[in-house]
Amino acid sequence: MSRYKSFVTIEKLTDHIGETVTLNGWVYDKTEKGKLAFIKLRDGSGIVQGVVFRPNVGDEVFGRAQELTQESSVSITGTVRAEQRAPGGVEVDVADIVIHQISRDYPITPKEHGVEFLMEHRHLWLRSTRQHAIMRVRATVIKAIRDFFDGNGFRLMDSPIFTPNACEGTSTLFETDYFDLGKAYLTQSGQLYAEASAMALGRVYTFGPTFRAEKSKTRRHLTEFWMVEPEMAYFDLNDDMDLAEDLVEYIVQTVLETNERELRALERDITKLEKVRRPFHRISYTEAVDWLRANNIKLNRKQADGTEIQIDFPWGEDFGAPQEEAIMTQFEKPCIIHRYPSEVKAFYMKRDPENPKTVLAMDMLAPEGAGEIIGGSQREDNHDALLERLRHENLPEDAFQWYLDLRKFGSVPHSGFGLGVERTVKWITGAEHIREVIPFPRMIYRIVP
RNA sequence: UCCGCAGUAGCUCAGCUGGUUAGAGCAUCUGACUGUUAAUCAGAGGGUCCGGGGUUCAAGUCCCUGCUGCGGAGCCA
Repeated sequence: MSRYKSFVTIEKLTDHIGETVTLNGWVYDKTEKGKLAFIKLRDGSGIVQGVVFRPNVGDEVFGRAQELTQESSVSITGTVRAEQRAPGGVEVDVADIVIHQISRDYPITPKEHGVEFLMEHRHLWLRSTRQHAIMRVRATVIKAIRDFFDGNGFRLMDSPIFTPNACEGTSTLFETDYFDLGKAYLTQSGQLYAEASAMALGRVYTFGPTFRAEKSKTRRHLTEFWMVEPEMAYFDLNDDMDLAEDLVEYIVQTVLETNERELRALERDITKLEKVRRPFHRISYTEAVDWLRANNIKLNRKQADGTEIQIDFPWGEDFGAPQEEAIMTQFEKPCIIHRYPSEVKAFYMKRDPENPKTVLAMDMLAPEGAGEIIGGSQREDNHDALLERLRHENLPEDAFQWYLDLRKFGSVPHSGFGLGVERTVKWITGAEHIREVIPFPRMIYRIVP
């Protein structure tokens, strides 16, 4: 028995059939039928129906049941009974009711609402069954990630959130004043620091929030999201891809084991998740381009006069969402696309010795239209090659001195990747929009609540 | 930043070619009911038609403009 407060939760009610318990929670819904009142109570762990029968409890307790409104806080004492008709298999025959607070005019009714309205009430929306289920899956995903790395010889090495410069040089970052040192930026990736950490501890991962100031208005983007980034000394691209597959398989299978009830509440097609077993698909960028051309998937290209034309997909162009979606229609499992053209990828990625026009990069795309969940690469470990790439991208050499140092003092082949937590949870839960899978989403036009 | 869509009751929406006092379902409140699961039945209350300007005898409806939100592109996890 723990020293801190503990009481019976709805989640565990099947262990208490026949016993009298007190449940502490909130009224999810109530309906009355003459001398009968049905109170659906939620307590954060689940929902159970309490049955109040006037002749059994007397007028006073029944009057309290009648007084209850949606989301009123209440403690209910009663006997747990197995009940076939109940969704969770049990019901509570109520003997006593203690009202803590009566809620008035709760805005979210058990009816349809638009997304805009629900987002305005995100602080309350989290109480609804669907959001509750998503948040529990999210918690599992995060725990699975940490268990996976902690159990495989990795050490957690947090990266700073304030950074002096853009990590990849290209993205738009959030800017802030930093005392007398000028501007600081909110990190878009902990990777460069993870590389330094990997040279110190071998296998590391960073796990934290990440910020992008791009004005992305899609259901795949947030301005603030969580990313886990493993970085491994002495790993090449193939090792990197093997690790990424193992991680994703572990996450999905752990959710299947842990959150069956939640996935059912979300009406997720579990058979699709059961298929997420190694090996995943792997194709090179060049093979993917060949496939696009063979299947006549065109690229919309804007011309100087503003009109759009459709052209055959040119080798060297980066894939957009339409191309990625088309490629994934052939697969039921995630697919890794590797060896992209160097021009479309970040400066720190290592050139493919077998084809210097490409880099040893890889992206993992999830099926069912979920899109990119992982981006990674083998890193450039040669000092001069990295310096040349820095200069080519016009990045400030001074700011990257410490990063270049890693190639001067015991440089080794190393690799890593970043996995987007929200993208992964969106895929696993089948959520329509990424804003549903983080408790308080930050998007370009929303910072409240 | 670009392209498209939307804003009418607490919520989700309808409102045709501009024409009487702006409608429905749900929610709320009152009453009935011992098995409800989005209960049902009877009744009641509830409106700055996003803001501003214009056209017209007449504007929720047409025009201009602003605001807010949504989706997509680009960028990426």
